[in-house]
Amino acid sequence: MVITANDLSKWENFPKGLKVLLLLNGCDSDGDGSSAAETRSELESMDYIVTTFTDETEALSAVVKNPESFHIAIVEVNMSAESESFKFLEAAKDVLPTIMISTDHCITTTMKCIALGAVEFLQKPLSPEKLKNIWQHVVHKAFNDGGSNVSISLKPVKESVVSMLHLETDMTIEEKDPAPSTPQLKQDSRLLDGDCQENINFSMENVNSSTEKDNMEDHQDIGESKSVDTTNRKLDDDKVVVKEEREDSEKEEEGETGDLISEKTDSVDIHKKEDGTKPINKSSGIKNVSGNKTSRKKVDWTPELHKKFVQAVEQLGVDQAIPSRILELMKVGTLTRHNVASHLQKFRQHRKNILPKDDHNHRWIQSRENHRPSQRNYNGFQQQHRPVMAYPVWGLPGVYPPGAIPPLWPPPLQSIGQPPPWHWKPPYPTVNGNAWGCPVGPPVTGSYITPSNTTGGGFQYPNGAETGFKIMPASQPVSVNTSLFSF
DNA sequence: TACGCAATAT
DNA sequence: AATATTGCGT
Repeated sequence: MVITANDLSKWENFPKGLKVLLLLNGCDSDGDGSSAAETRSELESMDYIVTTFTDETEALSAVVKNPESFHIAIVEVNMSAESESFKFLEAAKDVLPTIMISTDHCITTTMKCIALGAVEFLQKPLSPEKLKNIWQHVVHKAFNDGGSNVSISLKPVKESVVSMLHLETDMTIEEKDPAPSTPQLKQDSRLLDGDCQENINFSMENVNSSTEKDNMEDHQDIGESKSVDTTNRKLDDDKVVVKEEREDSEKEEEGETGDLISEKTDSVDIHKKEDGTKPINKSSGIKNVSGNKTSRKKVDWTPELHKKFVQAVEQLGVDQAIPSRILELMKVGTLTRHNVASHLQKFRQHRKNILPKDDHNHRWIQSRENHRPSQRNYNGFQQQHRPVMAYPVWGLPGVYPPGAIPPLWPPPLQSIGQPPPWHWKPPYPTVNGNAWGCPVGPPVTGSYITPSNTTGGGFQYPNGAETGFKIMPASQPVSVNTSLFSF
């Protein structure tokens, strides 16, 4: 929690401010002409925040104690005592991308460093050219180390990057194939030199939506996103087809219950990579529209995506939550206004089905199981056969009729604070607290939260995923409308 | 034009 | 079944 979403989003000039741990040889015995001060200023000139160490033990200690204080380590190979340098490297490499530097031109030394885990070997003297791209290692590590394993300092980087690119991943990408980035790094000079900021785009994004001219139309408003992705290239412009080669393309997403891959209509089918390994789906990450190429237009409203949607709605307030605004807040380049409108429509309809009951006090409340009116069950979404409770799942205050008293509206914030007391939560596993637990509110990007806040609600996706907003309804003193809940 | 909603298509 | 589209009134 050190960092909030807001903070992250503010890291606009991302590479700048990168915290670098610089471990230099204590004595200048190596005789490289560059002094520690020079190296440091070299880094600082790139706007990196440098912390210099001359003692490997101290440096390690610092990393252990304040992992959040460093994003990357640059270690000078101590020619008179290589092992010292390597010791640090080996210990730190898992936590921080570690770059080795030396005046030594020997290929063996370089290899040794790389073999031991260094992400790169730079020959001294350093120069802005050599240093300006080191942040890529940070990003790479942030994205390629198992999601949860990402060190604390790298998480914010990851989130920041995601935010910058308007990605919608859930940050749990787990793939770990080193391959892609490494090569890329080598040529980064080329990339960066060109100052490619404008086209940052990332594979995941592309994956996400197979582009489509259809979408394009709306896309534009959102954002530019398309275009090149550094890692996987291709796709892009309208006409090009896109789909086919996804082979390497990453992650096929889909977590549990996948299945979407049904049709293989046009393009290639999903070859499960030749490697024979299973089809792999890493569950986590990016979920894009169905993995198959075909499905271009459908949006996969994953929990993450829905969460964003809900957050946007919350931020805007039900009343002002209109497709275009929601779309802006969501910052998901692959979505179109129509997609959002459609989802919003469903969202509202859902609430509509549910709320009414609440209002009509009691009479509608059906009690426990079995009683569901045959008609349409409220909560078409999370219906899991069980008697779902009648609490306002998607409910948002706005809907209540003037006279009616909205079922408690606890200040949104508090809900955020702690997990809502779901005492009233039905025993059904389906309605899992987890889903609700998702931090819909916490980092609310917008600084404020509309007074009208929301109440919780959830979607249940075919794949079992469930999302929802939390919110407090229940938490309150149960007194007031207990009646709202079916039991 | 953008919304919201309902009907309908995929 | 869940979305996307479409059409229509606002």
